[in-house]
Amino acid sequence: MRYPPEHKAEIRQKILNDASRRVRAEGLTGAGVAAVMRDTGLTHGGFYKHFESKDELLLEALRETFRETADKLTTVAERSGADAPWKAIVKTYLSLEYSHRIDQGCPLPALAPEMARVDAGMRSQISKELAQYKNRMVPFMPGRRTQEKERNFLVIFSTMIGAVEIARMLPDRAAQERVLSSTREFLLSSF
Amino acid sequence: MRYPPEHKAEIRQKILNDASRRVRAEGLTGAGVAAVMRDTGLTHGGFYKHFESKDELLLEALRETFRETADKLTTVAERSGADAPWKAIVKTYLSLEYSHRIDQGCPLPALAPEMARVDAGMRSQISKELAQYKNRMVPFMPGRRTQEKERNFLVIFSTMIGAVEIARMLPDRAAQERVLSSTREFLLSSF
DNA sequence: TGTACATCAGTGAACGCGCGTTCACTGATGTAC
DNA sequence: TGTACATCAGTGAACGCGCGTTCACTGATGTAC
Repeated sequence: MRYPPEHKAEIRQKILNDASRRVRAEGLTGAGVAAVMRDTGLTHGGFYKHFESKDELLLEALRETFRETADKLTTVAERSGADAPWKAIVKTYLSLEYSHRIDQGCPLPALAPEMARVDAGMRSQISKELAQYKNRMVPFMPGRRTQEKERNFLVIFSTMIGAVEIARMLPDRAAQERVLSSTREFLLSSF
Repeated sequence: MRYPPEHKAEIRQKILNDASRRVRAEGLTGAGVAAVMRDTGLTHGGFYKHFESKDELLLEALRETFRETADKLTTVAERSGADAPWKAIVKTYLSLEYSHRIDQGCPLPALAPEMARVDAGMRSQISKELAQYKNRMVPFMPGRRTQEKERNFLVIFSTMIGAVEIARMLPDRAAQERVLSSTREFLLSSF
């Protein structure tokens, strides 16, 4: 069959959307070729008409997760109203709802340790994405000079990442909420 | 061959030690039966004379990593000298050396997201280990009442876990040291 | 306008590989008589 | 004291399974003449 000219780009994007959700929900090995193609409504053989390899899919999917998260948090910061932008980011990031939507959330609390373990080639490409993510968040951080904002980015995101991870390990909502609200209040009163 | 009576326990411990290093270095799927047995000097077939299943090995290995880390940090806290015990823990945990020894370090910055994704049965057993780890650390935390110490445990460990994970994603020592020292100084001046 | 051929996203069988697990077997030592 | 048998940690071939990847093929549409 022949397909309309935008068709191929649309399918590629569908595959990427699915993979970007799957890696966050199930880990770096969670976006298997067969599963991703099945979700897209195709069979696994067609995968290589859209991606050179599984690794290309993985890298592109991770890019997607970083970009999507930066978009989301940028929107939150810009619509913060009376709050300081960084406070709006902290409140969103450390909310129960956001921490529960693993497959749509920040890639860091979902995948940081796994991303630290990939081979050197991919790692250097991932750290470029991380740097870009940082650069988009730093302007919203508390502090006078850029150096101070960068320092506070590291502190605030370290704390949020760890908190979300611990919350996700805990069995009940009450315990999860305890971690999230403790760290939220701590951060909000620290700058 | 017949073996001396302590032989079996020794081999089991050897396998566990290797697996506990491998899971931290390579992730939850990193302690493969064949690899672990090869390291112990045996062939893979003998594995089931020591463990009922791969899952039993995994759980026992994780127990080992929690216990080992709690032991280590307890020692550090008890030998803190002029420092407050919690400050000694923070300084150790956020040192470049400790963060570099992934395979001997805290299981949380190595495996937290993966541990949050295992099936319900194992997850509940892991959260027991996490609770025990917490209970051993809480007495060293800053704060007057237990409730305050527990809150500060969550805040301090969230921050440290996130910081170590980010450090491990970064390509060079200078960037790693920046994350670790930023969060270290922040925590040390926060209580 | 009609015919022959090119294009190319998608199909599904097949591959090699590593994994956890099973199982018949080994062989040194302990025990029973 | 000697013989027959039991024990049991360890061996290594074999299994079924899922994975990423390859490849000959399909078939609707576009293009050349």
